[in-house]
Amino acid sequence: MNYWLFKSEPDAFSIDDLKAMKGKKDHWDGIRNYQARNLMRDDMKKGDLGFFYHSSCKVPGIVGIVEVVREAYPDFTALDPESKYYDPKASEENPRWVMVDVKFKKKLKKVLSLEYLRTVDELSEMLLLRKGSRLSIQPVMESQWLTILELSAE
DNA sequence: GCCAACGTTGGC
DNA sequence: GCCAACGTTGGC
Repeated sequence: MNYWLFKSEPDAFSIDDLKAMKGKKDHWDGIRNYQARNLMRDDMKKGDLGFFYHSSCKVPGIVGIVEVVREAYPDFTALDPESKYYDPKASEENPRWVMVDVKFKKKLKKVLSLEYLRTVDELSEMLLLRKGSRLSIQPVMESQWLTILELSAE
């Protein structure tokens, strides 16, 4: 069982958009970074849980929890010339990019903002909080996961 | 909108 | 395989 953090720009896709799908699975497409791809392809398992993080917005932070319901498979948006995620180097034989399916688990009662998370001692090692950290799929340590769950319950 | 920090591309 | 140039991310 692994824990993750999924970044999304709420203007493009927010926790409310996922919630509105009422538990229906959604594919997490558009990941175009090798490190993030490899994490999804190699380490992300069905049943894993992840934080839903809002980036590039007024109050960046953790806003909810999702569950991985399908392991990595080819990201078909890479093959679609109409898609903004189209990659001419991807093909049926060599899809290059993968995606997973997730479903909505819960929305936190309050946003755990990036600003706030930075003040929590137990999270000082968290990848998200490192300078220059841009990875859109991040592994989260179990201790960090539990700490954040506790903070979200307060 | 700025810009630091990364990641990727492509010429050599 | 190096590295300059370019593109992107994402906080502020």
